[in-house]
Amino acid sequence: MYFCQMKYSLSEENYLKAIYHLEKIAATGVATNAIAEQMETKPSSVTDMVKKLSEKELVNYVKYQGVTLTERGRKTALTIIRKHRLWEVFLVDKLNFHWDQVHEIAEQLEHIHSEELISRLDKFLGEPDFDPHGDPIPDKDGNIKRTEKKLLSDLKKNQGGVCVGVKESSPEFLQYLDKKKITIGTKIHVLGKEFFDGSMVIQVGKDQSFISKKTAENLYVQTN
Amino acid sequence: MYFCQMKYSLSEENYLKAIYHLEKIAATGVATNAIAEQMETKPSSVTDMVKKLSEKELVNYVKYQGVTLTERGRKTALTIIRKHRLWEVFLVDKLNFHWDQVHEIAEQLEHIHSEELISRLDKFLGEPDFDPHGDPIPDKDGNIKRTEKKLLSDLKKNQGGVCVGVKESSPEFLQYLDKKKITIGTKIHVLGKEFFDGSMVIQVGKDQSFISKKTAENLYVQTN
DNA sequence: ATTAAATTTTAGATAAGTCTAAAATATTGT
DNA sequence: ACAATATTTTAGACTTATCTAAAATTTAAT
Repeated sequence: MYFCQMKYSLSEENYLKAIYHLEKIAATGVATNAIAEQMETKPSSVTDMVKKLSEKELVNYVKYQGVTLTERGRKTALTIIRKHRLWEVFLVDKLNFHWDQVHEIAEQLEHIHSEELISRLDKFLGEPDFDPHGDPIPDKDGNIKRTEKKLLSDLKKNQGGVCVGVKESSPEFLQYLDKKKITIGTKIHVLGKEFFDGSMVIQVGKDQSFISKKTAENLYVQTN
Repeated sequence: MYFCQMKYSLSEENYLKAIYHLEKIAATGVATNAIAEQMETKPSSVTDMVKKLSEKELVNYVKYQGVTLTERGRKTALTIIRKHRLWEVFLVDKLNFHWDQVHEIAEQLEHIHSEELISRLDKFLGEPDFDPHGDPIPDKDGNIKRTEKKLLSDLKKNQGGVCVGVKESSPEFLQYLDKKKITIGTKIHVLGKEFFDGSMVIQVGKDQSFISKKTAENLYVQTN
């Protein structure tokens, strides 16, 4: 059986990506409204597109019961995510963009159709395993290198680890982390944790820093 | 007056590019049919689009009299061509693509919208003046570095020059040139020129080579 | 100069993707 | 259980870009 190297439309690709991300959160099938919110579109548009994706066997869809990706849909979503993250590495490592500037451009670049291009880009970048935000880059078959990582908010006093990623990656949050001198690879040690609001005092390099619960809940660390 | 950093659709950009290239050939306004052929579409579609471009003041259009680019249309076309050619340099210089493989991918990449991206890419590539086919890369203001170049077919016996570009850049032609060991920068000397069919015997490095009139008419050389 | 041929435009249709408003179904609260 | 609410789907309209077929205009030929 040939590997169907079908090309999908911009819109179809964006839906697949959105459904992929939502599926990781939702226990059950992904809700129409959830997709609509993620895609900044209307539920009725989602229903239409979901039907189309269903006909192409990219999603399983039963009326009123949300959608899940088929194996093919998941593979397709992963190749798009792979492209997105590889381009982000390119933008940061080669063009010296800052990690808070690359998302929008990568959103465009991820839709360039050429397997050869991505294969060569991957080699050019040194076959990286993670993007600039610490998110894993799937290999060409869609396999993701899983790492043991936890949220900084789950660490207890006196535990420490290395920052390996961010859960939220909005420019605002990333710029805030810059001010706090935190980036991927930064060593963090929990000096104190406040019970009533979950805020923390942490050691970052030689400096101490105060961070809120919200911040700690959006930072991934790998414990030693 | 602000420089209107308007974004145009994929289709609009492709039409502008096509019209730009046709305008260089056509003495008068570019014909609807000519655009249709270039774009592999129907004349009626061209009329529709041309009206739209005219409303956006990107082309001058008078019914039945063809189109010309406005200053704004020309500038826009040149930024797209700039992007196309810079990406071609990237593909060849950095990703080691061959010069006959890059056109199709660059056709996609040229539509990525980000001034910052192109500015950084330009720097990353060393601000090249020519793409892998020897075509000049416009600067960010649309200025093209013009070089004195002529067609190889215009050289006389015993004249020589350096190959600086190709007029046609189809994969077939480029692969043929590879077989003949001709690429950008290759020194060529005309050893003989046949009167009745325009064919030539040329010196390429240490070897002699026979080339047809058609080939000679698609190779640009810079004479010393 | 007038007819024939080629080119160009118009009119109406189609497809993809979106929207609004209304109908259908599911979920929740009491 | 069943009414109230929330979610989802349908139906029909709109936009962009395309097409076919027919009408209008220009160009070429005798």
